[in-house]
Amino acid sequence: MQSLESLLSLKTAEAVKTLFNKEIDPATVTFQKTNKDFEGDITLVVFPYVKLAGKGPEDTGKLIGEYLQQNSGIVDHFNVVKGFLNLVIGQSFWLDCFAELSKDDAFGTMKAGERAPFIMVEYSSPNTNKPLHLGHVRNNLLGYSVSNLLKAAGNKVMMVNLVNDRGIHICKSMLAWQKWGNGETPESSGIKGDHLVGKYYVEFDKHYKQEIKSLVAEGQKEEEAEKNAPLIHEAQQMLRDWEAGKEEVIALWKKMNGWVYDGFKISYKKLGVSFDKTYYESDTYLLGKNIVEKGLASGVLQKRPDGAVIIDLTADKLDQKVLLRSDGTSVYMTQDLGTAEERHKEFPFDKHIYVVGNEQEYHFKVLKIALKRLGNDWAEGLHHLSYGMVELPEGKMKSREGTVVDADDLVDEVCLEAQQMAEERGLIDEMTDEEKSNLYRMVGMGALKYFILKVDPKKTMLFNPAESVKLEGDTGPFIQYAYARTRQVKTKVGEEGSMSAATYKLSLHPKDKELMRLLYFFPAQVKEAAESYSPAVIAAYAYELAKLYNSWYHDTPPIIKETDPVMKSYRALLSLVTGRTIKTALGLLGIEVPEKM
RNA sequence: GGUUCUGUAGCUUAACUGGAUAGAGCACCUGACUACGGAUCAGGAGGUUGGGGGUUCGACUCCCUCCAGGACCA
Repeated sequence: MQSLESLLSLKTAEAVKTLFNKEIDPATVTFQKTNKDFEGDITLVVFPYVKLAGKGPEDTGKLIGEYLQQNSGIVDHFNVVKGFLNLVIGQSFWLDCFAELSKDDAFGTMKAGERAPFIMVEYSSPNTNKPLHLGHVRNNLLGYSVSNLLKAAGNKVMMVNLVNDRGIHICKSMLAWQKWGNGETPESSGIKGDHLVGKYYVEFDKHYKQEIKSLVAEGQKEEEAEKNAPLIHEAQQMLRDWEAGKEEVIALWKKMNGWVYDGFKISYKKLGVSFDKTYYESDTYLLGKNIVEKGLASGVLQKRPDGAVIIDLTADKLDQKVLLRSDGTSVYMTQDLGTAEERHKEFPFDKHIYVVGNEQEYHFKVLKIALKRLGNDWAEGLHHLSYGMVELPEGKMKSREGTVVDADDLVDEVCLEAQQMAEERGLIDEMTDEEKSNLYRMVGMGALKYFILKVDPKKTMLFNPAESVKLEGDTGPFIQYAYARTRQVKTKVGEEGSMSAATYKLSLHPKDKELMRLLYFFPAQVKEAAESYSPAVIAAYAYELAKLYNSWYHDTPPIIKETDPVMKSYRALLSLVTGRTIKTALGLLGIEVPEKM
């Protein structure tokens, strides 16, 4: 079936040609949603055509409206307010659309064809010296959801993780554990592996601070003290030993990272995210040097007098960026260049999305330009999905002030809150304990995920823990509730519903039409969300749909008591398809739905 | 110092990329079929879109300039 907009665009261009004898490109004709205070399903803004028409906006709108009413076959009637032509589409058109979309179980999503674009999405990318926190939660939820959106829009997607498993940070944890750990393990202490390693990272910092303090007391400046403290020297020595492959250091590193991975595995499972492949920096940190050398040979890169290799980006309004230090060691950029090139060789992607916070915008700008200058045309497909920081009501999270919100704690908290709310309502007493705890998890996570994903990724967001677990209004559980309702309606009505020729003779309620119309627009929303990498678009849609469903349910006569079998069957189907669409939409956000709640 | 992002009701946030009287939720007030599931629905109040200029039929959106905050680069 031809889409509503494309059909109307064509007919509008035709109208302008016939009425005013002027050519316009149908692709330039745009429609918008009709303001809810006016009657209409879709609206044409006629201002662009008043000059062509040589008449006032009202007359222009009226003429085009009349033409569409007579020639489009779908416009039932219309009204013109100022320069806005509000078109009312006939009931049978909506019924046709609805009949069509109700047949498709995966309505709104597309399957990737053979020649679909291949997109790699990197997200999560944790350090192994401490557990995940609230900032990582936003990253993980975004990365996973955007991957879903891209798949639903018909792309092939590969999700990857790049674990920062080496460097001075993990050496700090290792050193502290060696000195003060007394052989403590996750098993012996009952502490989750990533938290245990994090504990020793904090332990290191505590002792390090003490050393600095006493050095300052002896008269050193703070800056010097930070460099001279024995502990930091030991940690740096450990890093050198690691790079040299010293056996006992490697063994310790493997052991402690293993604890961390066990811990991450649990956190990822709770968050419901996954990866097709995990990369480790310990494998990739030496990459990129050969690229720099090639670039130097070809003259794209320059050597500074001190021996450092730089790329001059002043032409791109950036500055000179070091790609290799004067002592020949790598910087982050070096390995990112190498990693990107390796990946593209192994998995020739069309696009590569990096889900990374906005504090690294400069870094990714440089990365993309540098790769292109070095002759990699595919670098045009790199995209930094830059998201805003998460702040708390009392301000930014600061580890030294102990205000960092731990991911595991947060998840447990929201699920517990969901449990308390459910118990207060007492509607699910017949469930088994297992069913109950699964429900609490679904609802708690639904609240958390929706709360984070409904905000535009670009924006700094404020995370209010008390608000995030609410179940009323613009929340995940509100939408889940609407879904559960559709399921209960289905069992009580006792049929899945269907349509027939008789359906077209029904006198429908305005809300019936509104609901069919909103369902019709779902695929366009998925497309827009994928193109703008914004789960927030889908969150808003899901909420609107749930709200409309509730209001439809309330305003139309009781469906369960409906006596007209044709009407009953039609509404049963409408309810069922709405539920299915809610489920799909929430699924794109990584949110599950319960049959009862 | 340079680059860049953000600023919308008391709070959290939308606005289809320049379109109608700037939408919602929370909190506050009022109401709903002797509950087809009330985790619901309907209504009220709440705005100089940080300030000031400009561009045009029309500006939260584009341009300039201040103010405030964030980030990044020496």
